[in-house]
Amino acid sequence: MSEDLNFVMKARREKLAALEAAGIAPFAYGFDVTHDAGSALRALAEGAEEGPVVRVAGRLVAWRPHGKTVFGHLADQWSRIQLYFRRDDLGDQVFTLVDLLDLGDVIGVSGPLFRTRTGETTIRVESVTLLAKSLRPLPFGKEERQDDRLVRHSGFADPEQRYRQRYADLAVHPEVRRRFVARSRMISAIRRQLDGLGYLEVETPVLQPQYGGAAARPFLTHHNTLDMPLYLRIADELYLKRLVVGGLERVYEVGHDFRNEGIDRTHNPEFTMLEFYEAWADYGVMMSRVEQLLVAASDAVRDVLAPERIPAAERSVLPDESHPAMPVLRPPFPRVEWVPSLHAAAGVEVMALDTPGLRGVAERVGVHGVADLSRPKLLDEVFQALVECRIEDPTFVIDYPKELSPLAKPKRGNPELTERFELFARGKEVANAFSELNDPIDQRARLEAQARLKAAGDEEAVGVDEDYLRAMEYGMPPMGGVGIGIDRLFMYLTDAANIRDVILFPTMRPE
RNA sequence: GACCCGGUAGCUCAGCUGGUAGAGCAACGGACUUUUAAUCCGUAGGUCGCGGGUUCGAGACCCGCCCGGGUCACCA
Repeated sequence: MSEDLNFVMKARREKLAALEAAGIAPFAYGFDVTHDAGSALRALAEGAEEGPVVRVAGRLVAWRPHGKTVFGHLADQWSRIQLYFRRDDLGDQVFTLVDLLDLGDVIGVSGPLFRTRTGETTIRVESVTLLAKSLRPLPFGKEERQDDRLVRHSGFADPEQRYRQRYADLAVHPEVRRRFVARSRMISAIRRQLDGLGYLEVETPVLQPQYGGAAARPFLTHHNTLDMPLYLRIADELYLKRLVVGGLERVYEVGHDFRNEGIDRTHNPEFTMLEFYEAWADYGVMMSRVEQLLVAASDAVRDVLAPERIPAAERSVLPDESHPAMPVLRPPFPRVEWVPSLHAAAGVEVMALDTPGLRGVAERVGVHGVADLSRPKLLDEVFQALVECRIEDPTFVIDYPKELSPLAKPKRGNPELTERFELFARGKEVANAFSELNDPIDQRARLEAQARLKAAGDEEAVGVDEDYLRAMEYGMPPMGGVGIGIDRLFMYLTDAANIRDVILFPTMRPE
């Protein structure tokens, strides 16, 4: 073991041994705190030179010994405060502990606040408790303050290591901690919003004997005792709708879906999906639900990340470049109809074209491999190329062609279309919703068509879920349903470029 | 899956047309009782992603592989 340790780690092991020899426990059970770093900073009154005694715990993130004194900085979740250790105040015995401290150690301190010559609020440490010895050096960079701006030098920059060792990324980067707090607050706000509308949060199976509700390749696993295959869900949809059949009229679920497909900057094999279903509502009602929800989500994110809302003590530890550009949402969002917007963008009646003509249009707008694509797929690709990817501000695209939307009810007054909308922003899909199909005869026909595709080798097609059809045959209330990809929504609200930046532990190959 | 870029000390990086591996920070020893990228003196620290090949000699050149980042494709 010890030959695996580099020299830095060896030095820390030696300090650990020295601490134990001195009777100092290197790993504590707890510490009574009176303040966090931010409230301690505020406890020294403006202009005052001396303040109350505070007890603060955190991690040593800076360490500047000067002979018989040491200056350091102690960081907690939100902020940091300077520590001043003075041999004459602490005594030789306590100072031996101070001499054995390292960058990264978790400690608790107690002492009065004072203001240094340069004006920085500081704890004059009177007692130190080691809470956890850091035996492995954290990749701290150095920080410099330039005209009130925080500039990092030689920081922890390798994206691979930051994703693999998120704990280290979080430990040395307060702005990363803050980003994930914002994500959590966003999800809480969404729950509050739905709870306030009388929705019930439910949990449906992740392990499913039959997957459905979307088109994707699933993960397959096996249950030993039942000796049967089980799939990780690709969507929550079919179970949530069963609950509406059962009389739970407003239900939602926030959870992980799993899709066995590629990994790139907008795809992770497991991702967080919100789905909610509301009996008696159609897609028009669901549009206003989505607007309300997005405003609540955006406000929650802004509360954590908008620089003007961050207390000064917390803002001072964030590099300027870590403040994301956040969109301002102003509902009602514009609505554009699928067919007219496509025709306007294409300058031709695309829907009237035969399939070869459609291929020509698709080729012209840069769609690849048009020869292999079905008509619905071609339509979708052309729409994506001409309309979707140009939508900047949140916009509902409504009334999709029937051939594109096998799960949506036909549009009242125009059976060629469906009552479906998708919300787009920055060229990306944020929400997808329907007036849900509740006709079991129609549903069976569509599922059987899917099953034929699956039998023909389409790995994304789903089979006939007889249990789901049985539920629908009992009578399924009309309902609106919405799916929102939480990771993508948070990416949009925080201007993130890579889904890995919004997932704490993204899927990686093993080291 | 295709293409481009990258992998060198704990961290951030340099290393020229091939000639025995470098810096800053971190670490260790010393000086320093209000510093803040502390400063000053000294020391130590490396399987140059892995495996082959070319060569008198490879971190560098060639082939294969692994890992990551980016772009594109796929993901109705």
